[in-house]
Amino acid sequence: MAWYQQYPAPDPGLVKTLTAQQNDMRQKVIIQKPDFELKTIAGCDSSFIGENILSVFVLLSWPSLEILEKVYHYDVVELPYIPGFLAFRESPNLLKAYEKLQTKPDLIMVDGHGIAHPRRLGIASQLGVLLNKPTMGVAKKILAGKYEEPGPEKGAITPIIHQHEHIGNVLRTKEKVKPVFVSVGHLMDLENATEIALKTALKHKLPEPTRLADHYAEVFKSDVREA
DNA sequence: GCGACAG
DNA sequence: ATCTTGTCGC
Repeated sequence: MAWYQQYPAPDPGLVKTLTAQQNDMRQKVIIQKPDFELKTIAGCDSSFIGENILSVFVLLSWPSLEILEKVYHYDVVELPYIPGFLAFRESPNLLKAYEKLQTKPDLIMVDGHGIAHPRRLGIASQLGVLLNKPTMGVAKKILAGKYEEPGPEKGAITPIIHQHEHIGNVLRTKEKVKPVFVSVGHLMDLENATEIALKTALKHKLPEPTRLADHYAEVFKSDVREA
């Protein structure tokens, strides 16, 4: 069910304001080859309980992918979900969870799109700019652009094209399973983002960083419900 | 003008 | 995202 069927129509004034903020922030996004040594990578995701949001960050070692830290922040959520403006709903709480990490990651893998967005500023990119940290996005569903279905074998890649721009890659992380959508968030390039997504996809469709963040979001949610 | 629409 | 039953496949 789409937003216009479950939420009252988004306030035009709000959408206009948020769009302006995105158009301004998108100018700060930097696409480049990684200029860091990848030793730790974090995955983040959020889950909801009514009007509250629970955001998680899981820190992993690279390339061993061992869990070094897992933190979360639980708070009230202010904005409704509006396609294209996901970052404004989840970023505030994600930033608070991020602050709880004892060690900051070299790269963050976000559950959602980076520049594979209508205005080139998905949540992965917005988070990267706000934190001035390398980020990449891995989404389960397409938001903007067109693509061809990649081959059935693990590692098969196909480009996401939007307005004549190559904004991301469709990547088959697991044989015979629906692919994921990879895009640059900030201070990264598509080639490395795609490679990292594939290398961290072990026995599941989702790469370990976001898969584990997703997993712990559910675990912590149970804890919160009991307390 | 008519759809489509991350999590 | 969340709700929510049974079912298919490794």
